[in-house]
Amino acid sequence: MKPQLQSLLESALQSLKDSGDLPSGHPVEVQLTRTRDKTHGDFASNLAMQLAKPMGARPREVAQRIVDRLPPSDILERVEIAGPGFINLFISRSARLAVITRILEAGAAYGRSRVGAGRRVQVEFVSANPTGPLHVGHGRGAAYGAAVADLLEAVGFDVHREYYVNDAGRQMDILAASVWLRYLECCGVTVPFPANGYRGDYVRRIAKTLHQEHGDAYAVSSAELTQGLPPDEPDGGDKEAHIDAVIARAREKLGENRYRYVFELGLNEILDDIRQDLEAFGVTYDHWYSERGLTERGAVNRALEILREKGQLYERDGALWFRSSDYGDEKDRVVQRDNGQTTYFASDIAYHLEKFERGYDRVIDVWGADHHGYVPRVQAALRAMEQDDTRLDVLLVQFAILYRGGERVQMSTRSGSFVTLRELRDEVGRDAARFFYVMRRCEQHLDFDLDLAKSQSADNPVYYIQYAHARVCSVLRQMQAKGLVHDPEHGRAHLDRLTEDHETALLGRLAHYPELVEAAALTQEPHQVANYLRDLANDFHTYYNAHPFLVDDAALRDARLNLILAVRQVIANGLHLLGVSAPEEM
RNA sequence: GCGCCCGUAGCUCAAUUGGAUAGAGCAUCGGCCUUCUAAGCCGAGGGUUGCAGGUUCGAGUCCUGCCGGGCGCGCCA
Repeated sequence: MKPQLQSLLESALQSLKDSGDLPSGHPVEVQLTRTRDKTHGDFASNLAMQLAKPMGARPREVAQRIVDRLPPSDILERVEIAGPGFINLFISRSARLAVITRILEAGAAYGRSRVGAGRRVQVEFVSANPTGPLHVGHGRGAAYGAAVADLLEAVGFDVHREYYVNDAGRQMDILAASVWLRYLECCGVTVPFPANGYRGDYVRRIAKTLHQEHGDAYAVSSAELTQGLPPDEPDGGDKEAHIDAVIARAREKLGENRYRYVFELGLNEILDDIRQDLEAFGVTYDHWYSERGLTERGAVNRALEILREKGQLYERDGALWFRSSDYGDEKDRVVQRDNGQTTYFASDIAYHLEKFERGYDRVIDVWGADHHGYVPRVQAALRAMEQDDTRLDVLLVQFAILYRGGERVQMSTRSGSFVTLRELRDEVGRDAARFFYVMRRCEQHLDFDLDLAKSQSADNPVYYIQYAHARVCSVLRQMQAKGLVHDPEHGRAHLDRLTEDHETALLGRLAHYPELVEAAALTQEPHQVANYLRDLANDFHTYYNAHPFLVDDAALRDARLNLILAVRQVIANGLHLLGVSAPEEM
């Protein structure tokens, strides 16, 4: 509906240009918005205010001239000029009613569009280190990233979902060492566990698996393990130096092959767990992108080589630095440490270069907000490699704070007592978790009320919306029980019987949906969908309470059934975009 | 100290991305089941949009400066 109105205004504009009233070479974008206040019509345009200056006339006069040039159309009931010069457009009843049939015919495709057609976009999200299970912080990135990807797909983009797996680097070595130490415990060897090791139960489970499969074959004595190690932090030493020495000892005692085996076991077990966890959360990927693979095929060196050729690298204190401060970063950054190892940042430069070389029109990274300081250096690297860094969008997701019984739930990675995403799903269910995570703008801190998410009451927005969907299904069941049959064609022929205010309100809401999906997709704001669904559900519940649907008058009954079926369809479509189910009964 | 994000009703948040009289939910108070699910609906009260300037036809939204909160500022990832 909106595009049709837009083209009406555009042709009025063209007519003004043709007659010389409007200076040409003055590009004007026709802005058309849905009104809040229905006395202002269904849509309003500020066009006249924008054109008042170039046309050298008062806004209301300009508005009148535009209105005079509007081509006749049967979707317009009337047009008014109001306030400082708004052009208010009132939609005709027939055009208003047409949305019902449009929805029923399009079904699951209603709301989808083509604005992004022909453009490829990559969305990288979650990308948590495979050193432990996902926790509730990752959950928000997962729900948000998935919703953004689905929204972009819904408006026609060719979307590629990717998880960047940090399967190289020191953290993974710490995991391997942690697994080995827990394994030694399984073998009856007493080991002091490093302050910096991974303490979660999942490490013990992996160790147990190793022990079951290989018995004591990977064991060493306590003395062999600890002899000559620098002291750990509790003993007055440096925990970093200590854990590094433990890793070196593991490599030495196990030999490279067996060390690799332990390393791989830890990685694969955890990655499988993450994959299953996300899948059960309704989040899937096109590709799991390995950091190690990046290094192995020389992509990191190649990226550094490009920077070197462009004179953007220099040596200092035995390390290799990138001149990121020349590109707006606060300071230069190390890409290769004095021990010869490339840094995480170096991998990320290579990864982003590859993303760009793969030819995406847009690259979206979803990161935790605590990584925001990282954005300028990635942009700097891209610019230094002569890539167009405006193609990159980094979306920063703020923390989610859990509340239970009005109290903040404490989380601590150190103690291993953090709340996992899986525990959250078990507690509140997938639907509530997915919905609550995207209810707020991503840059807004999220207060996640566990009690509310669990409650089966009207206070809980996800139940409120799902209930509206189930209620329509319930009406249909009731209809069958009464021996009635719905005739959609008959309903379609009598849509003009829908004259109640509640019905008009619903029609407007339903017609808005495609515009809303487009806006939510282009601004990466799935919370708009969540808010919309709540409003739509509210319109429906209000209507339900005010008017019976299964009336004796078959024409009215069928028309109303058409309307509520359309409501059901849009609720299902919207919930689907957010990864939430639309149950038929509750 | 520097940088990024946030500040809107008692609480949690919206506000069509610069539009007309700032809206929802919770909480509080008052109503509605002989009727398709009361997991619902209707009504009432509640605001100097942190403060002070500026930009313009028009500012919660953009700019500047303060105040308050969060995060970041490693040869960690």
